[in-house]
Amino acid sequence: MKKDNITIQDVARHAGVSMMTVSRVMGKKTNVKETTRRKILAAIEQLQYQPNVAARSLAGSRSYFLGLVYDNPNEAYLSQILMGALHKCTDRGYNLVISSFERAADGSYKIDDALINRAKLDGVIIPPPLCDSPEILRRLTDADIPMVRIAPQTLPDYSAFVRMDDRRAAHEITEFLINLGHRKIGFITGHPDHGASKLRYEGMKKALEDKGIPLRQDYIQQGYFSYKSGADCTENLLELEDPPTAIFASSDDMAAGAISTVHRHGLSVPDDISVVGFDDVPLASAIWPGLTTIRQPIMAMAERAAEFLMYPDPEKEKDNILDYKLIIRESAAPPHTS
Amino acid sequence: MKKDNITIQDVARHAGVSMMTVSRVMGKKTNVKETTRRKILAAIEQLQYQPNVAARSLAGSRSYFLGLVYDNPNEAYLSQILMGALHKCTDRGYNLVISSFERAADGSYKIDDALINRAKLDGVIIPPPLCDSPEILRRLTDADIPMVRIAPQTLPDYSAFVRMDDRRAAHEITEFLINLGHRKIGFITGHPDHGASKLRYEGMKKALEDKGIPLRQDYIQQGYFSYKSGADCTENLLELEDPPTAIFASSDDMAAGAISTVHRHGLSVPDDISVVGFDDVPLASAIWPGLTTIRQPIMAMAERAAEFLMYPDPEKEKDNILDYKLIIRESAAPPHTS
DNA sequence: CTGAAAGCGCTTACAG
DNA sequence: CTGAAAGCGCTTACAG
Repeated sequence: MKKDNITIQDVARHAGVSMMTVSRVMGKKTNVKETTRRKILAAIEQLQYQPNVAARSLAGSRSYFLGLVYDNPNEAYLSQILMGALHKCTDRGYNLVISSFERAADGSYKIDDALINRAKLDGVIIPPPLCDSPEILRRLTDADIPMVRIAPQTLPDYSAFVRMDDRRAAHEITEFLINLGHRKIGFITGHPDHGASKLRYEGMKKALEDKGIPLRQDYIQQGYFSYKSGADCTENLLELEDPPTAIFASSDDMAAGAISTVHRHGLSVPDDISVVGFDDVPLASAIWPGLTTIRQPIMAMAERAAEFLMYPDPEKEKDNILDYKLIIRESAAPPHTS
Repeated sequence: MKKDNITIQDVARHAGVSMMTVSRVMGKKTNVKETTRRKILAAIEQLQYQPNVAARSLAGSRSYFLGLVYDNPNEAYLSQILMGALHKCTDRGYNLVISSFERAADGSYKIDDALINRAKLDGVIIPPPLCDSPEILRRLTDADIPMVRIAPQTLPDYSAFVRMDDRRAAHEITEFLINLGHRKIGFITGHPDHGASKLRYEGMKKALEDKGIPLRQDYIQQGYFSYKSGADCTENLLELEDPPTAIFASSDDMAAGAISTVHRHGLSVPDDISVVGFDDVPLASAIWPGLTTIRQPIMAMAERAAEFLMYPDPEKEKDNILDYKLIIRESAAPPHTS
C-alpha cells in the first residue's frame, strides 16, 4: 500500500510550529503553551492526522505494545476482554500481543520467556484466573513490566487492578427480588475457589438483612458455576417441604441449569418460580425465558486496564471500580399469590 | 523497555556479509548464493535474531498490518475468529487492526474511511455476515486491498475465501444418527437467509437417501437459528402422531431449545429422544446432556485467512476448504426399542 | 515553552 | 549475486 499519508510534518506546517511541538502534544506532555496546543489540536483534527505506529515505536523508548495473557476456561469472558483491550489499543495506536499460558499439573504456570524478553511490552493486562497466580505476578514484577489485573481475588497493593463491586451487585439483584414481593429466596453459591463467590453471597445476605428477612440455611445451596451444578442445587431446593418462590443463582450458567430443572418439574418460570442469574453471558439472552441478571462491565474493565498502561501516572488510583448493570428480562416476576 | 536487542547489523557482522544480504534472506528472496544463505541462516539461529517489526514496517512497502472487520451477531463465533487471526499475526510479526461496522437501517453498511485510508492494510479478513455485503467487497476492491472472506454464502471468484463443507458435515452427523439405529429423524432448518442453512438441509437429505430412508415432510421444521425457534419446532415435532426418535437441529442454540422442550414434555434426552446440533458453541458443552454436534474449524479458518494475506501468491488456490469435526457427547443414543 | 540534529532498524532503488 | 546510500516518520537528548 502507498504511504501518502499525513505525517507529523504536515501537521507542524499546518499549525506553524515545529514537528517537535506536535510530538509533545501527541504525547500529552504538559510543557506546551495552551494556545499552541489548541492550534495543533485543530490541525490534527482538520487533517485527520494519525501517528504512524511503526515510526513511533522505532524511535521511542516505549514499544507501543501491550500484552494480554490468558488461561481461559471461559470463552465468552475472554472474548469481551479481548475486544475491550483491542479496541482501546487500535484507537490509541498501540498493538496487542496475546499469549496463552498452560497450567501445569501442579497448578502452577510456566512463563513464556519470549513474551517477556523479546516483545518489550509496555505493560500487560491479566484477567482471571491468571491474575491470582503468584508465579506470573512475580515474574512480571521481576522483569519490571507494569501490569493491571482484572477482577483479582486478592488485592495486594503492588499492582493496579480493575474490578466491579460484586457484593453491591448481588445486593441489588436480591433487593430486586424482594421488591417484587419474594420472601422465600433460594441462593446457589459459586465455586468456593473464586473470590467473587463469597462477595456475591455476602451481598445477598446483606440485602435480606436490610429488609428484615431471615436467612434460611436450607435455602443456601453450594454450586460450582456450572449448568449441571445449578440444575442439581435446584433439584434440592424444589424437594424442600417449603420451597423458595425465587432462586438467585450466582452465575448465568447455573441459572440456566436452574430453569431447566424447574421446567422438568412441570413448573413455569417465572409464573411459579422466579430465577435470576449473574454475569449476563450470551446464554442469558439466548434461552427462554431471558434471564434477569447482572451485566458485568467486562469490556470496560479491559479498556480501563489498557488505558492505565498507556498513560503511566503515579498519582493514579490503583483500585478502579466500574459499574455493573441490572438487566431485567423475563425470568423473574412477583410470586404466586396463593 | 530497553532496546538492547540483536539487529540485522549484528547478524551481518557475524556472517561476514552486508546488512543487505541478510535482509534478502529474511525476505525469502531467491537471489542469494546458497552458501551465503546458509552462513546467514546459521548466524540468525545462533544469535536468535528476530527482526524489528516497527523498523520493517516503517521502511518497507508492506505495513505488516492486517485488518479484521466485523458486525457482530455472535460473540462466540467472533471470538474464535479473533483468536485465530491474532495468534497467526503475533507469530509472524504482523499486527491486527479490528474494526466494527454498523448496519444501517436499510441493511447496508457504511465504510469507515479511516480503516481503509489510514491503516495501509496489507489485507483484510472478512467473516460473515460482512463477507456477503456488496458495499464492503466493492469498497475494498476499489481501494485495491487484498481480502479473504470466511464462510461466504456466495462464491464470486474475485476474492479468496476459506470455508468448511457444511453439506458434508450435515451428511455425516445424520449418518451418525442412522448408524445409531434411528429411522425417524426430525430436522430443524436454519435461518432461510443464511447460505449454510440450505447446505445443511441438503446434506441431511442426501444421508437419508443414501440409506434408503424416505424423507417425511412433517419431520422438517423451519427454524431461525434461535433457542426459541428450536424449542417451538420441537413442540410441533412432539405433537405428531408418530414423532421422531431423533432430532437434528442445524444449530446448537436450536438444539438446546429442543432439549428444553423434550424435558418439558417429561421425556429424557437421549433415552427417549436423541438431539444433535451444529456449531459446537460453548453452550453445547455447558448444558446437560452435552450436545453431540459438528465443530466448525472457525479458529483455523481465521488462521488460514491471515496466512493467505501474508504470503501473496497468484498460484494459490482461492477456495480453502477446512475440516470440521464430529463431536460426540451425551445427547444422542440408540432409539428406544419398543 | 520551543526547535534543530541525530538516529531508531530496517527496506527500497540503484550500482556494480 | 552483493553492497553503499538514502530515507521511512517518529522520539530522544540537547540547546536555547
